[in-house]
Amino acid sequence: MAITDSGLNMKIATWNVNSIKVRTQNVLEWLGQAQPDVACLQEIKTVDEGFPREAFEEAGYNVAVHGQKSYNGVAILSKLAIEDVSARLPGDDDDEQARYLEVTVTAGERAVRVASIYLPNGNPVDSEKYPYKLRWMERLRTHAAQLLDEEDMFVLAGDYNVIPEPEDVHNPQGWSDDALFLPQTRASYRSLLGLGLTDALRACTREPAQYTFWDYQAGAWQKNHGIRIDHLLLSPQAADRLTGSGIDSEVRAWEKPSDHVPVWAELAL
DNA sequence: ATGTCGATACTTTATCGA
Repeated sequence: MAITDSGLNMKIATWNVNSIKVRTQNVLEWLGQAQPDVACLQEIKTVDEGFPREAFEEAGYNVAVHGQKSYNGVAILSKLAIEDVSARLPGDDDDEQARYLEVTVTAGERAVRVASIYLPNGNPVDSEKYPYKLRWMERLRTHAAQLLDEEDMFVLAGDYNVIPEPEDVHNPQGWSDDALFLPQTRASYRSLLGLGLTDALRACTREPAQYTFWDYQAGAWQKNHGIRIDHLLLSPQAADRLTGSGIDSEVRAWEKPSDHVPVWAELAL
């Protein structure tokens, strides 16, 4: 099928904000500079009623929120209309953690399904948290396979808590026993990509050390001791339209920063 | 160097999660 060009660009970003209440001003400042059409947020750390919806509506964004008290919580901001909101990652009706939100955004005739993902951290590895992470990844893979069957454009964006390759961490040996870099974690992530998804950043650059997270501790930012764990995975229909991807790392040097920075991908629709 | 943040319950500080 020939790819036609509607002349519309769509910039989709993801950012783990580590508390939306603390980070509202930083997010507004970044939205003004980066001008994403869609922004997927993670770790908002509040219930829906605590989300500063009005501040983002005044900035021109529609808002979808799936919050939770104290921990987790995801949201999607969109300059475009939001439809068909779902906060459910299938596969475990007993999962109470707010880690997944999926919407459709529409630009003229074009519709893109976008998910904001906060994949479980999984540490410590010898606790129940690690098998939960692996089960969650398996649920995500099953769901992604279902979405792929529909052959539409979609983008799964978020904090995956997965370091894909050794070049995505400053000291691979130091992370060898961590839930973010264990062989089983990386294998599960590869099997997700293997369904036919494209890592937007890696489609645009093979440069090592493209980090998206620097720990608050031990001067990690100043020493550039980072890891790449925030990703945008594109369906084939979206990957065909990818024109660029990048990391807004300067945001990490702002006052009161999140420990993550925004990552974005641009599609020519 | 267990070195930093943020949320919460209940404190004038501790616990958990990351």
